[in-house]
Amino acid sequence: MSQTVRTRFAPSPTGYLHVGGARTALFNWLFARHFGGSFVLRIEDTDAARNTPEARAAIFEGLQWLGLDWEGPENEGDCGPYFQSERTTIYEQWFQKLRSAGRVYEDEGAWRFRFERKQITMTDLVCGEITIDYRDESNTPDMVIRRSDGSFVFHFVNVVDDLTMGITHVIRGEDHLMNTPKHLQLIEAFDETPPKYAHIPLILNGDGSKMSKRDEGAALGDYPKKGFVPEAVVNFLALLGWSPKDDSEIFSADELISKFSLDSVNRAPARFDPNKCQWVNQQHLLKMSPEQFVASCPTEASFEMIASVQEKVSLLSEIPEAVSFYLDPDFPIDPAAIQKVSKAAPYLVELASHFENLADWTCANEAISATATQCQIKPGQLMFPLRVALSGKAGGPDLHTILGILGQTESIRRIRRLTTLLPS
RNA sequence: GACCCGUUCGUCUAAUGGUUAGGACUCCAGAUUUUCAUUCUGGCAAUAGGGGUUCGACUCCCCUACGGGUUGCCA
Repeated sequence: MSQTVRTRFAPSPTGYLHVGGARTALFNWLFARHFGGSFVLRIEDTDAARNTPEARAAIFEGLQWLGLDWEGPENEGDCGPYFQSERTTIYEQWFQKLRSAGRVYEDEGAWRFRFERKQITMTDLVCGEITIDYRDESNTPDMVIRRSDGSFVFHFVNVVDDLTMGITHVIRGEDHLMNTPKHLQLIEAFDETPPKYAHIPLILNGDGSKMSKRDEGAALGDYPKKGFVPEAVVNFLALLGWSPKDDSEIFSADELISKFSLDSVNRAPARFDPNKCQWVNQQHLLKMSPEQFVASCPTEASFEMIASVQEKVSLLSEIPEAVSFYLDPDFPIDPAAIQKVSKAAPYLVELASHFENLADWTCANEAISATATQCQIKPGQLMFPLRVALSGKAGGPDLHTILGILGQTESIRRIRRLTTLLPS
């Protein structure tokens, strides 16, 4: 691409960042980065009622969390202001262009843009060639671009901004597909060159319905709360409507940047699958170094404790529960687990005394083997009751890791504690 | 209603006219791991329906059905 690529994400502040919007931002970002271009963030805050600091913050925080760096608010480039509310003099100038060209007329105090009555053919980078008929005025009435209160409507400001900000590629949701001929007409009236357009499919709920604010997975701000890591969400979102065309599925952001292409974006809407999103998150947790993993989850537990559950959780939010048995001397013991080890009391008693006589705690392994031999059972039959004694659960971290973290005295205490709960 | 886009396992998707229609998530069954998890192997499961074109169609064309979008002095 000879021209420097400039993409943009142009959300309006609504109080939260929708995953669909987040994915639109991601595709724009990936595309720009792929070609070494810029990704512009423009805030469409013409609706004063919803334009609160909190609403704007939701957008910034969401994109920051995902790691999508932008040119725009808080990171100014040469094409500001990046808030539409601060660009009215620009709109005024561009409105005059249409006025002197005779393309607008007044209608009950508002100004309408006069469409050319012809067929409009556009070439969409995702959808291909599409022709819309503007010859019939009753189907496509001239659109209002300036309200009777003097403010400008979306279609007008959106186009003027894209033009004045030097946007080369407009990647947006498919809900804008039918707006594009309107925008093309405007650009033609300005005698400007249009950007390239790419309309990406929408994200739907699991049942195929439209995703609204309260639906599961809809608000990006919920993802960190639920224990997702940003690189996993980026990965999962990229897979919704785009495919690398091979069997790979887990990527870093850098890998996505190098693989991403609009050619391989789908046309059909994608449904949100919480299961797979969580699996992708687990894969990313597994890929982290123990240091990264521990750092991403602030809890009171020690490094060893947290690191020991890295392979056991698929969400960061599961960690506190997963390590709780280490910290609570009177941790609850799962009744179902007790049931399964109800006959193990004699073995545990034997194991406790072996442990007690152990001079070197790092040799706990041998003590387990020795006890098993003495009791004429397989080591595996001893491991499970020991696990229940130490953690109160049927599953959990590696047994030897647990023994090491708890230490000799506490391990023995916990074994004795369980035996008192079992029939002897 | 009109116009536009779409439709491959339940879900995300691969297969640019020739494959036993592949992979992944979920679920189930095994294996490995002295325990747990990871991992591995296997299984269930799809071209919306009907017409064409073609030696041959998931792929191209038409019709129907279904889904989504647009049709604002919202963005």
